[in-house]
Amino acid sequence: MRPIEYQNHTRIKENHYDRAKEFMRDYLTKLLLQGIHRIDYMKGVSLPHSLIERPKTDMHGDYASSIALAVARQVKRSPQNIARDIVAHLPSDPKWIDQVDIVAPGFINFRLTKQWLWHALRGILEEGSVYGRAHLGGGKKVQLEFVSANPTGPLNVVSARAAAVGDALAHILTSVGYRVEREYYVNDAGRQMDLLVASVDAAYHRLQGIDVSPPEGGYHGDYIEGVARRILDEDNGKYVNMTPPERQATFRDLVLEKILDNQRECLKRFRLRYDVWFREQELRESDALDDVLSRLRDGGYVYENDGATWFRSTGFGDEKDRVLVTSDGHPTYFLSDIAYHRNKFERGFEWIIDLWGPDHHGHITRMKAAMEALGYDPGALELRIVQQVNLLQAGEKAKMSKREGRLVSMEAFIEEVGVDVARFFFLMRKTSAHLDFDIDLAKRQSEENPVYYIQYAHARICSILRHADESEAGTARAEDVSMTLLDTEEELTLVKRLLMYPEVIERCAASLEPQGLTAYLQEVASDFHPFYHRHRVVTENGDLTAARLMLVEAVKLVLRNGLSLLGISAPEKM
RNA sequence: GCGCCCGUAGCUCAGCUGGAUAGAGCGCCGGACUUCGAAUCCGUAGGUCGAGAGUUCGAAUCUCUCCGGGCGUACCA
Repeated sequence: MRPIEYQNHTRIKENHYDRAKEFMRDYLTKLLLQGIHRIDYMKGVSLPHSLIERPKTDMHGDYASSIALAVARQVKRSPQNIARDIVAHLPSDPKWIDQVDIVAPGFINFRLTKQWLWHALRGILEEGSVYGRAHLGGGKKVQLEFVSANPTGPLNVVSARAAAVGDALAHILTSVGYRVEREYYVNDAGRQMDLLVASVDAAYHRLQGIDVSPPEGGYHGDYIEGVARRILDEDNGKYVNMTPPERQATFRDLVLEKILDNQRECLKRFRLRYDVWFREQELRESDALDDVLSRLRDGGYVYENDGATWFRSTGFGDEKDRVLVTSDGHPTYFLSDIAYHRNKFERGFEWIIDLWGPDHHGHITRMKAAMEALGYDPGALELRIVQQVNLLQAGEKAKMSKREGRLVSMEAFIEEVGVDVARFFFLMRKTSAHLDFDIDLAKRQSEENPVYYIQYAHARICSILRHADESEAGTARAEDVSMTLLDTEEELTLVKRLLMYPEVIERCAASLEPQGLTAYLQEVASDFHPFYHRHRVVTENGDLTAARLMLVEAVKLVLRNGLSLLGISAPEKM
């Protein structure tokens, strides 16, 4: 699989298809408006934002308008009559518009000519790996922060879901013209870190037969001992003789690096890369926390009570005020997080997207409040929750809760089901909804699950292309191929499906939900397979072969582009 | 208690800013390989969209109430 190059997204060449696509949407709207303006009783009527929609079934044409229904009340006429009047005044265009129908209760349905489909198919092939990109983002600088698990242990399955979603979103946003930077925030400061280090310290001693009791509320998992053992293996126990404060300070770095290494390795295995690993410690060492505190204080959003320092977030719709500095003088995670997000704004991002775990649900309001108090546009901060994952195994739910201590590590998980399957299953569901992941199902039905269905379509096409290559069929130059030979129902259906791709991407980008793309790719595959069964691509008929090869090439293109946005491989053989 | 998410086919879920006969996948049942890959295809069955009311020409979609599930609700991170 050849990855798509995302770098030059701002310079998408203008071509056939771009023009045609915009033309068709705008053009139909323009036609409608022309028709409308020629009708006396439509003068001064307020129209809806969008006049053209895409019908759910192609029984209702390629495009449709419900304008007559929308204005019926205003002009006090029946929708049917209005639709009739509009259509009667519509300029005709036999080249691209095949048919305009009026259907009860007043829809106007447009059916495009095959000429249009063939023309557009050529456009897809011309665009190649760039097909589906758009300019929506306008080069806007956006930061996407995701996973950002505490460095207190291995990544778990919720992290894996966030990883899949974040990576897909980064690809999607890039492809529609944003400049995306991926960031991982490392909470390497604060009390949890202290606890972690103390826990490893205890284990480190235990391994040498020295009884040191672990700290209260400390960490227990096997990985604690694993880290301790690795430190011990590397240093032959030389840290035992240090004073506890010395040792803790030394351990702090060692432990952190070991765990981060583990996390990075795991993410890498999931085919993930980050542009920036941001350390909380960096903020702590600078005066960022004090600075943010004094700025909030200057704004009058801070007060003291019971010895603690509070942020008046209730002024921004929060249900209660929040502590910034505890009564024993520790800055809270919240304060540090405010400083972090301020830092993001200061780095010049115009759009800041965080994917948070379900346990951070309650933090959204207060964080937005803090940014508003600091004078930033809370609308530029997008805080999304990646909902929890319920793992089902043997029909039982295994809750992914740290508190219950039942964690399935991300590493073990992707080892179990594979990267492609894991990613696809995570992206099949809306990010904001809880997800049931049946491991047995994913494995047992692995041969019939949707990932393979899509990948198989791709591999099958590659196989056809190989076959065509060997038999030296369809070697005509693209511009000499007559697309008009693609005239069966299956072929036209496929072309129409391929033409929806840019809209799908745009919708995913707008909603920050990759889910629509997984569904779409399944549809492409399920349009392709029947086509394959009913029609031979490589035949004695050279012209037809050439045309079908082009169609099949376009299907392959869309599958590959789409899968690569999801971070899923498009194998040439399976 | 309050806040957020969710109740759609046996199961897991789509259904975009309200629209035309509510859709997929899986599972079940019955068929299709001398032809570019059967990890595929073809066909059948399956629904009072949790309940009720409201807004509208028109509601799975918007509003309210109720029922039922999940999560959150710290001077923790």
